Parts: sequence; structure tokens; C-alpha cells
Amino acid sequence: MPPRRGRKSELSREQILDAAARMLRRQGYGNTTLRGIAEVAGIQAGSIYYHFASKDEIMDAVLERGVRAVYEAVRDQLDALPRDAGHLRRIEAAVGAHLEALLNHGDYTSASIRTYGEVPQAFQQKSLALREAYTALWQEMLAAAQADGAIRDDLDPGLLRALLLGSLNWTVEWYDPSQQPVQDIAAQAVDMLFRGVVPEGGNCERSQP
Amino acid sequence: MPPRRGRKSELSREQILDAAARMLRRQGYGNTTLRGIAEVAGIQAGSIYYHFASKDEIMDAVLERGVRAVYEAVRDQLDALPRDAGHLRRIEAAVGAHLEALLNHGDYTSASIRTYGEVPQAFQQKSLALREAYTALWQEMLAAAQADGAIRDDLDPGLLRALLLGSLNWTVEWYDPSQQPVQDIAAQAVDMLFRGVVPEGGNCERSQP
DNA sequence: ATTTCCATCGAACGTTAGTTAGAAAACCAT
DNA sequence: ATGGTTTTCTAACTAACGTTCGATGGAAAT
Repeated sequence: MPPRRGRKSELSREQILDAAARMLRRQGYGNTTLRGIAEVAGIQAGSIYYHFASKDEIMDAVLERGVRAVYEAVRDQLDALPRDAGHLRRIEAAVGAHLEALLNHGDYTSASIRTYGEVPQAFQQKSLALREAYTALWQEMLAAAQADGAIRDDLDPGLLRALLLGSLNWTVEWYDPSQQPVQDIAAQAVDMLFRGVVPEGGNCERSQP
Repeated sequence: MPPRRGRKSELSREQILDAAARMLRRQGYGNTTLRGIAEVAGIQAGSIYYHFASKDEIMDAVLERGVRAVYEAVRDQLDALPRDAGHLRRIEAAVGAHLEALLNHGDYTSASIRTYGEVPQAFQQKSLALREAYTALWQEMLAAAQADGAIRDDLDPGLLRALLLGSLNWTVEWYDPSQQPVQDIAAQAVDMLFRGVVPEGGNCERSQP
């Protein structure tokens, strides 16, 4: 049976995870060491093993927490909308919540986004179900919008989703909080997404003659 | 003075770089080992030091080569356009060239994109100038288009550039060559970018009352 | 004050990392 | 073939990694 844990244990666990998320976000999976985590958390490397069974268990916890944070932020934001909110309004809310979670809600989300591609496949799969649920959430939202004519029906919703989420995810690479608030970016991104970058009635002719 | 080098040296150098790019792309900076590179290249780990002075020198070469490949691909594609090509046509060509270089032109570009954020700052700076030149290329192209009214003048071109390139860069995380050709994705991405995802004349009302 | 148990420390273990250097092999012009 | 160069191998070194474990501190309970 698991040992009974005191109040302090919980705190240290959080500090270790926080430190791990911070290192993971900045330096990637392979460059994040237990001794580095320990130093940031203000303890000795060996002490980590009182709280976690292995390094991978920490990485796993950070990744899972990151995906979950984004997923729940978006889901909650959507649930909070009035029942009669239109498709575009829902998409707008989702974009805002995704960016907010990514950029303001700390290191877990960023670490999760940036690190997922480089961890061993063995424990990519542990958070795979959650990732797929999140993907499905967007996919259904976009497909529903398209079915009602709120989104052009000549677009591939899967590709739209991939490109849109890619654009949002990449913000972790360049966003600087001191420059502009997250919601400014969200608003402009939605605006470009909906209306396009070419002026109304502009000539969109392309390479075909 | 540098030692005189024979013909075979050049070949081995390339094989080492190829192997490094492949590992770097898949496993990230910290997980890429010299012994792993050596195995892929079909030599012993120690032999690498005949061609490179350190691991970082290899990483540096791969990163630089990756950025350069994308930069030159886009620049050449733009230079190949007829002089009277319009702004939108130029943007379309740039998107196509960027994606082509990223997804079809091998491991260097992908490695460069995925790894840049996690290498020590010390040698992020070695390819910084090239990265900035590439950013400037896009920035000027978009600003010129905006100045001529080909792009809405209420958009921030810097933000547009960041979101667009982010969307393109993120394709390395999900693109599967067996699903659809790169130029299909490029064409649809440009289409969405120019015209937006909402049908012509659609109601784009947002959260403001 | 003594006991008890949670939480941490400190030092070590085995492994693997990047790196080095001398021997050995492969190559090439003569 | 032979000599000198160019390239690779082998074997080792040091440092750092994840991990283990007995000793140790400190707070709460008796």
C-alpha cells in the first residue's frame, strides 16, 4: 500500500514539478537533469526519489498536466458560452482560451507543447488519449461550423485545424508578454482567420491563368 | 594552418552531418549522442573528431545549414518570379517554397526548426544573423504588399508574419508525406490566408455587442 | 521528554556522455 | 611494391548522468 503522506510532501512534489516544467520548457527533454531540477527546487537530487520513482515519471506528469490544462481551459471556456452562441463566436473563444492557457498559464503547457515531439514514443502514448480528445474537440467544433455554413465548405477541416493550432502553438517560440497582451494576439489571429488578409473585394487571383 | 584534406574526408563529413541531422530532427539536441551519430554514419565515435572539433560544432553546422536551405529556397523562388508578379503571387510562392524546403528537403531544415529553441543560447547566436535576414525577407515582402493595398492595412504585419510562419513551421510536427503532397497544403494554406475561412459575405460579427 | 515517522541529506554505484591519443589501416603517388 | 599521408580504430579518461540507500534531521504525537 502507498505510504501515508504528510502536508509537506505535497508542497515539495509541486516544487519539483514546477522546476521540471521550467527546465523542460527551456532546455528540452534531453538537457533536463535531475540535479538541475533539484537545484531549482532547492533540494538534493536524491531527495526527488522520495516523491517520484524515476525521471520519466516526472516528465510524464509534467506533459500530462500541460495537455490537460489546455484541454480543460478550452472546454470550460466553451461551456461557459451562452447556449445560443454562434459557431464563429465559439471558435473565437476557443482560440482565446488556447492562447491564454499556453502563454499565461505557465511552464507546463509550453513544456508539453515543445517537448512532446522529442520524448521516447513509449510515453508519448501515456498522454496520447488526452491529446486525441483535444484534437477531436476542435475537429467537431470546426466540422459543426462548416455543416451550418459558417465556414466555407470547400476547406478541409482537418487541415484547417492543423494549420490553426500550429499557428497558435508556435507562439510559445516568440511571444513576449511585455510587448502585447495575449488577448490582442488572439483577437487579431481570429480576425485574420475569419476574414483573410486580403481586403474585401480584393483580387485574389492565383498562379493559375 | 588547416591540414590538407583528401577526397574521402569530404564524404565522411557529409555522412556525419546527415546522420546528425537525422538524429537531431527526431530526438532533439540533448538526446543526440556522438555514438549514435557515429553508428548511423557507419564509423566509430572517436573518428568524428578527425572531422569536427566538438559535438557543438556539428550541431552548429546542421542548424546553420537548415536555416540557410529554407532561406535560399524562398529567396530563389522569389527571384525566379517574373518582374511584374503581384504581391499575392509572391506571398504564395514564398509559402510554397518554405513548406517545400521544410518537408521535402530533408532533415536539416526540420532539425533546425525543431531544435533551435532548446540549444544553449551561446550558439543560437551563431545562426542568428541568418535567421534575422530570413525574418526580414518576409517582413519586407508583407510590408510592401500592405503598402500597395494588397493586404488589409489594419493588420500588424509583424504579427501576421509570426502567425503565418508558425503555422508553416508546425507542419513538421504532423505532416505525413503519404497523405497529401506538400503543394496541396501550401495551396490551401494560401487560400485560407488570403480569403479567410468564412464564406464571402458571411456574418463575421464578434463578441463586441 | 521520549517516541515515531515523514522528509531530506550525503555519499556512493554503475553507466554513459564527450573527448583524447597512439596504433592501425586505407589510400595514393611514385 | 614502397613511402608518406590521410583516415579510421581502439582503448581509455574524466565528468556527469539516473539511481540507490543508510544515516540524519525535525515536527507532531504520546
